[in-house]
Amino acid sequence: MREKIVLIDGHSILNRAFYGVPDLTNSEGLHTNAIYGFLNILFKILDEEKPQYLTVTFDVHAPTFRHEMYAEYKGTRKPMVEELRQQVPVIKEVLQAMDIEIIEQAGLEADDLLGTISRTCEEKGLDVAIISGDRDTLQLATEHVKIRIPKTKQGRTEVEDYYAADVKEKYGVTPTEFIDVKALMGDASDNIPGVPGVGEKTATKIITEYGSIENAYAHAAEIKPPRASKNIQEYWDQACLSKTLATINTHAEIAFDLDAAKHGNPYTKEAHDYFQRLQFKNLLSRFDVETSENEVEAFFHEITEKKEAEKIFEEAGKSETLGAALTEDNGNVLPLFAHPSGYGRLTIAYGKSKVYSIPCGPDMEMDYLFGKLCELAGKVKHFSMFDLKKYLTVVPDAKPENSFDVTVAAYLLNPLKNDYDYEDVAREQLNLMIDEKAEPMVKACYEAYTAYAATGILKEKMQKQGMYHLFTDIEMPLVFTLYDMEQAGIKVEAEALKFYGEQLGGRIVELEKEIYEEAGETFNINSPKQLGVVLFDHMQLPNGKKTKTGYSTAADVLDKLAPDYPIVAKILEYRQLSKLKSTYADGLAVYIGPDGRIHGKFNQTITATGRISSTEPNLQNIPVRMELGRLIRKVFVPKEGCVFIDADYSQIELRILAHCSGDEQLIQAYKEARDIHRMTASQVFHTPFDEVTDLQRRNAKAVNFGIVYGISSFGLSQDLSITRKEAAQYIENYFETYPGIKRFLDDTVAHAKEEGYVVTLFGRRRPVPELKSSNFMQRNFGERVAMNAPIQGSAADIMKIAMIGVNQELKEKGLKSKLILQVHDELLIEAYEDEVEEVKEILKRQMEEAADLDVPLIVDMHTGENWYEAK
DNA sequence: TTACAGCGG
DNA sequence: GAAGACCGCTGTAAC
Repeated sequence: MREKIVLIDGHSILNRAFYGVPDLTNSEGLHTNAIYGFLNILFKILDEEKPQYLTVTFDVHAPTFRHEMYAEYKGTRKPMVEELRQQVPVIKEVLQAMDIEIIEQAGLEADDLLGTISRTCEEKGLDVAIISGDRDTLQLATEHVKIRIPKTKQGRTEVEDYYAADVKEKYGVTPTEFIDVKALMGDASDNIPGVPGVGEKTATKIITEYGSIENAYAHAAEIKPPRASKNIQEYWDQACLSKTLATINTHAEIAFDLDAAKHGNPYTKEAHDYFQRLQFKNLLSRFDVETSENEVEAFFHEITEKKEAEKIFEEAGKSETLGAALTEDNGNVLPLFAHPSGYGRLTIAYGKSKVYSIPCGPDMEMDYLFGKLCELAGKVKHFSMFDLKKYLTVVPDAKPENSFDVTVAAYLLNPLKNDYDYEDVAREQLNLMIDEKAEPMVKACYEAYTAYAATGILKEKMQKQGMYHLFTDIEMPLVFTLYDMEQAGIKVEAEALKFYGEQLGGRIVELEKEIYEEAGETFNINSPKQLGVVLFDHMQLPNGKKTKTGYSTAADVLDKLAPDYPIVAKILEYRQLSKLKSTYADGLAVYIGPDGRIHGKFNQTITATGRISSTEPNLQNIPVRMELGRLIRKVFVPKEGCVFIDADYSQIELRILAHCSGDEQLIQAYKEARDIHRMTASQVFHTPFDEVTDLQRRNAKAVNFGIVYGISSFGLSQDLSITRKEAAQYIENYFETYPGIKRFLDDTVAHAKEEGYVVTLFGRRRPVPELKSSNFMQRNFGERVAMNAPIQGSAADIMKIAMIGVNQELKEKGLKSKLILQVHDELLIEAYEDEVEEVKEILKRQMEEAADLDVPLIVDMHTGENWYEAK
């Protein structure tokens, strides 16, 4: 049996992986797609080859050139893009951690390293497999040297294998002749000039016939296409240079030690740590044999004796930090003891070796365990759980002052992630991997333990970043406020909603018929694809924009066609109505509970900017702009004896911008309660204040919005249907009028580029990794985000403060009125008729005094018998 | 699951 | 010269 060595062309494979694997980023913002793809290929090769030796070669500094003189003559190659460049040192560290030999030698190309090592090993009697994405290496193939070229096709890597015979079969020439083919045809990517007028076909034909360029030159007169014949003679020097350039040096002076390349066990502890940091979950499974024994798991205990449990609760009550988890699994106790809440097990952790999981049972029913947890929640300094809001219904004694929601803390530290599960936090903060297939009891223990162990770490990180006050004073109290709001819910008239839906349905059927008639065919109007075909192919309407998959049928496109084509107007109406029916009429109805109310969810750990989001259903996008949609709000009603009070901030984001930028003019204007949009119009369009037209004011309003969104001339031109040039002029005028704003936005972007994040008035951070991207579009996006996030985020902070204040004061004063909805800059209260005046005073004061800015915060309020009237 | 469309701030 | 307003959620079609 011959021994085998695998040689990997590091940069070439990394490059392949980079372009073959979609962009991945770990939670630190490090790009990892090339590393991930590289490791996938590496493991695949190792599984297949099972080599005794393994080496990865790298160029010392990429890009380098085989022949410097030529590189200088031809100019330089493009520099490596940043996203790939940053991954190069990391893959080297990972390989080192896996005990894999890396060879790099200054002045030598990877090809020359591969060629030389390959030849040496073959002479020593080894089989060689060279892994490279570069077809140049095919010249190295022999009977014992196999060239393997990986290809990534739709997420799967397939490998093409070439021994010498395979090269001959596929290319019609031997590996040695392959060099001569290349010398003739050239290679632009390698800066090999070749012979003009000779492409792949001709080159192969010539070399198949004559074997080498030297022999071809000797018989130049006979060569078939006259152009090739002439050019080989005329460009003979260039052909020779090309051959030198194309030839891989197999006798380079390098120190290669076969013993050092011995391939051992790559699944080391260090490698495991790297894989965790890089968040390669599925690659980590390769380590499971080696790392399954985990120190913390040894301390996980299941407790079924009540006496023992009571001792533990007593001890736990004296601890400083208590992590807790409530889970559904009850260890299969009799259904008799199943609790209506669905929970069957309490797990607590209050020390590294103090992790106890207690299933409910005859002795300890779930209500008993809830009671104990409540007691503990009142005693310890940090009562820590994941997603605390979810459990407040069974742990009503928890208080904002000493509660620690791990999910919320993890969100504050990085609001860009999708999940903040205990698995994620354990991995990121504690460097702990949790087996997905673990027993429910073990998982519960991990959840409680992670809550316990991560609390101190997260707290310290928040303190370091100046966010701990945001956490304790805003986010934690808000958990409880949102819980109250969800519990309260909002009353919806189911009958009226149904009637509204039926009305829409009737009109939709009519429109459908008319549309089919005018189109001369039936089709699915809800399918943008089918609609595009009907309108722009069959009916030959002038088509504007296109999307990836076909014609755009978006409203702004159809709007332009509507005046000329009745069918388009009908489609627009159809779209509007079916949206209202499916999303709102039918969509909302399914959420009405037995109490006649909708209890939607308010999510605190979703948005990148700090806003709250609303789901199941989304109550933050109920129609209001169009009258027909707005009517839906009539079905949202206060309960018997109550009215709605709706309060919304007037232009809160622009006011925050005025405050943050310190722009004198804008601040003064707000202090004098002037019409900001009119004033902006007057300045930007050089028109006396009193002579500003409605159109000018509308445009100025759009500019003001644009500024908040991180203005661009393109975006503004789209919004206003004007040219880019005009939009750019507006913006220029705007910045001349308000130089403070220009300065503020520039400073904010500069800070973001420097630090990698932006920050709100109350210390909330948003990382902006896009600013480091090499992609123009991404970087521009990063700049807009940097300008917008502090403004939108500060507004969110202020609203949260107001919500907490309103909710608390209502409770403290013993009022029965309740805060029930938040829509970003608007609060809705269900107020008892005899409390209305007092509640209005509280609302206005709490909202307007939530923050002390250099400009006044103004709140507008309305009352009504339903949401339509109150808004 | 992804793309498109459309509702809100 | 590129492709774009910022932040969300839901429903439908089509893969």
